[in-house]
Amino acid sequence: MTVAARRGRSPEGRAEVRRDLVAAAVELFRVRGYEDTTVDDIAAAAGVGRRTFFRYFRSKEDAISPDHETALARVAEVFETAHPTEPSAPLVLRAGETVFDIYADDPRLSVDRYRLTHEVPALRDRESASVDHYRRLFTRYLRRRFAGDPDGDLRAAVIGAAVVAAHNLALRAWLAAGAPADGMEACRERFRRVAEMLPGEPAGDDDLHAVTQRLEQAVVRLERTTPPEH
Amino acid sequence: MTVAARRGRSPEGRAEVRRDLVAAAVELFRVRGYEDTTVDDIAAAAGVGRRTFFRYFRSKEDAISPDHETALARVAEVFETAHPTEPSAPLVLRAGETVFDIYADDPRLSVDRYRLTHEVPALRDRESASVDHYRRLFTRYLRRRFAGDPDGDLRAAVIGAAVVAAHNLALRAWLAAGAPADGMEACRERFRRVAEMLPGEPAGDDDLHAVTQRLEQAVVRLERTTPPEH
DNA sequence: AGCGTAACGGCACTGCGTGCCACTGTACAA
DNA sequence: TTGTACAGTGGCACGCAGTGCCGTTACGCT
Repeated sequence: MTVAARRGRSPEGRAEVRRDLVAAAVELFRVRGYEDTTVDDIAAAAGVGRRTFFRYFRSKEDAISPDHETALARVAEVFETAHPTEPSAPLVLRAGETVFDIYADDPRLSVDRYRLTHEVPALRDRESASVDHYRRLFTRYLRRRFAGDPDGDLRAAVIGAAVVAAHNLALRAWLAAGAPADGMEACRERFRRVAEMLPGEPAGDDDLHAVTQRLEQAVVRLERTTPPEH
Repeated sequence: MTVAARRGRSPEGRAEVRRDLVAAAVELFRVRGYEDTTVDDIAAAAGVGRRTFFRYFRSKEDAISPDHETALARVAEVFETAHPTEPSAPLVLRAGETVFDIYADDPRLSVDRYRLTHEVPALRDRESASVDHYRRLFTRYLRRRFAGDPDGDLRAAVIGAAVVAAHNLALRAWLAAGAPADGMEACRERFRRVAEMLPGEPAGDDDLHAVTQRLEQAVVRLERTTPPEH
């Protein structure tokens, strides 16, 4: 305990204890199962007291996704520092890329977490809640941006939900494949295709031009579409 | 206790006990707060033992949204009994309407639940998980329907998420207003507008016609759009 | 060297959720 | 009518998550 007491004093020490706790939790969950692992087990494996565990994580589930708040803040920063005239589509795409970066930072841990969250119902539901936090963040920003537009709230809700869903689809496919380093670009490209499915700018009084432009884009996309191979 | 023991015997008795428990839970949560209400309190208020509570509900949170599974099954039935040639857009709209029906069945209870789930973080996260179950259901069905299409999975994910998000937007606006009887139609209409934002059928080899049709629709929509009032 | 501070471990407590069991009212058979 | 199988109930005890409290201990600062 003397060692542990010393470890937590400096900021580096705290980070080390935190890493040990996450590693112990993930390993124990993987080997012994989530339900059959107690907080005592995790704390003991990391060499700290049970009470200390709860000083690092709010709950047992928290040990699995401890960076959620940080990731959320990073995405929020992307929105806040964006140039006001930047179109919405590339911006939400850029925000999504930020999340990819976080997951790609530690692929092994990401894969372990992915498997756990898709096997344990309790963690699965928690994951849903986390994803919904992202959805709300996207939607909140878009709602501000579309304020005053006809159906602005609806467009914000739809685009926010759609982007997050596409993001998860791409991310989970990559994780299910074991998060290969050479698969990340395909993941990102898959995500970007959502942009083609988003509803465009609302039709105002004077932008019939925009509508015809959308048609042109659609025709161009049509021409370069290769026929499906079946 | 003799009374309670008798109540639970017949199917009607079980339904009655169930209703009493839900009513007691909602009322206690509303008056005393969710965290400050124990399962003992709920059981005592309903006149049954604490152990019996857990025979009716899996958890304390379950007492708030006990019909989730039923509602999910009802929506699944809409998808399964749908005619194979029915277009996707009206079908997912119809599935959404089904959920409206369920909420409109007991507006008072729906409003109480809405307020609770938006004030208590634990219930809020649980609500996210529930909503995600709907999203998965929608997406699963659409994925089967789009199987083989280019970007079929992506379209399914996007449309499923978008429809559920729009549904929640409309539903929550109605609930936040106190679920007025004369506001339900506006709620439904608001939900239906999501159909205009959904990506159309994928551009194949021979459906340039569909694209031009979408343009025509867009122009028509443009013409009947009243200018925003700001 | 002395002192304030902050993180630690341990303890006790509340409350959720579950396994177990004895009890009781009900339905059905002898 | 009496006996019996059964299903739902309440109570008890237990494990575990999460929290408040407190004495202890190591580190930084003066």
